[in-house]
Amino acid sequence: MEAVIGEAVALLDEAGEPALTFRALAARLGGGVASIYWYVASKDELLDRATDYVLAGVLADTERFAGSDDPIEDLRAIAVTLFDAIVDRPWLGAYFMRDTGVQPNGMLLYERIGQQVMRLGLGPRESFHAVSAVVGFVIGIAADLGQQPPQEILDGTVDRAAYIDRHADQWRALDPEAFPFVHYIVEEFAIHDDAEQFRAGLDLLLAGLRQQAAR
Amino acid sequence: MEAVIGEAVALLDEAGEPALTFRALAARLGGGVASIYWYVASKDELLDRATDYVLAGVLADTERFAGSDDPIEDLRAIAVTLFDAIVDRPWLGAYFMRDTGVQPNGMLLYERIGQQVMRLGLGPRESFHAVSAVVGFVIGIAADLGQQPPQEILDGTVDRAAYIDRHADQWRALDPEAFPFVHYIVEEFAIHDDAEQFRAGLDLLLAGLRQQAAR
DNA sequence: GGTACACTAGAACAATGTTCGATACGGCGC
DNA sequence: GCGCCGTATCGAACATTGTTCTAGTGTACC
Repeated sequence: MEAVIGEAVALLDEAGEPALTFRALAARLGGGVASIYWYVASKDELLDRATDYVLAGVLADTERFAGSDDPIEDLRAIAVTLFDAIVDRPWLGAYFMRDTGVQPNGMLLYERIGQQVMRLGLGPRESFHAVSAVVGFVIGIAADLGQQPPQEILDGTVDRAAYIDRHADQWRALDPEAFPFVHYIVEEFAIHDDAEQFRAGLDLLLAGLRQQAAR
Repeated sequence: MEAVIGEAVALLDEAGEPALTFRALAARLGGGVASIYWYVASKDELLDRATDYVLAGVLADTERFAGSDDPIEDLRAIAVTLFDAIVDRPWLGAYFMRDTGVQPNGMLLYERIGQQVMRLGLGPRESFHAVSAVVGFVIGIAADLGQQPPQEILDGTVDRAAYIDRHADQWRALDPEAFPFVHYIVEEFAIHDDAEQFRAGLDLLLAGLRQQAAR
């Protein structure tokens, strides 16, 4: 059982979600296809279990960010940790926080984020909104990242820098009159770092939250 | 051609993404399966075209939010319009902003959001980060919404209120010692409105942005 | 009349998730 | 020893999906 979802995660890590097929997983386990159905009832459950499996690791990594002086600093650290996990495993973004019955570790992570917000002393409604915003933001940026690599990168035939550069060239070819903003930021796009981009956006959100808490 | 993607959008609207199959679409058009392949090369392209098709409508709806006194107010209006469109068509969230070559209207929408940010007078890097944050946030919250309805709602056998209430009951059943935050906000969750939740989070983000622009 | 071209349609193919029935293995009561 | 039941596995089959091949329409133009 442990081996089943462990190998499933390995497959997801190696070649993304489309690579996780029951037959490939069975071949890897050295068994038949139907055997997997003894452990999980459907592919959805398999995905759920795989997601929860790696979420356990994320949860452990966020353990140490709990009781600093500044709740917002803790919030930032937790969010960054979660983001880093999704960068490592892009498929996580798509399946994280889908409320299909049981995902205990997802729930625990949600709670951990919420507890930091609670320390800000806001009301229930504001706290609920704030946590939803932070989680939604992480998922949103991560989802963007999750669906980018279009096979060429996974193959190694084209590295990430060349891929982004080709993309930037398309932007540069747009009409400057019609797309002044795109031209204004295209050189930033060409050299941008995903993690830094994420942190900048998160800082904006957290600045807004801090302002609300100060009131 | 117009009829093909029009009917494809109709199918997506009625029963979500899994309902859009080539055979169902062909039956609806009163033709054969292979005929569709004369217009689009793959299902991915079909999804792209369908997405871009409805994005044209969103783009038109945001036309009027361009030149008010307050750029951030315009930004908010555009983001809310986009969010409303995704609420109406949950499948949009999953396919919006995937950079598969050609999605002209997605690009135009990105540009329109960017032009408002440009008026804040920030540098290229800050502007790029700000737009990415806003777009990522919209996608993130919308993605949450997009994958919720698990068939029961679409069938009409269970309405949305009962569905959320059942979910809230699961939360209420958690251990209050281990999940103080969940219990703190569960009653807000039970009566929450998605649009309001979105707007609250967006306001936090925009407050942070306004603060940065003032510096 | 004929030819090129836009378009359609049926049949087939490969791959996927899923189910069914059969077959082991291993302990437990008699 | 022997039957029996719950755990676990496997091979073969099924339905459905995206996709391709190939043959066939019509229609406009020369």
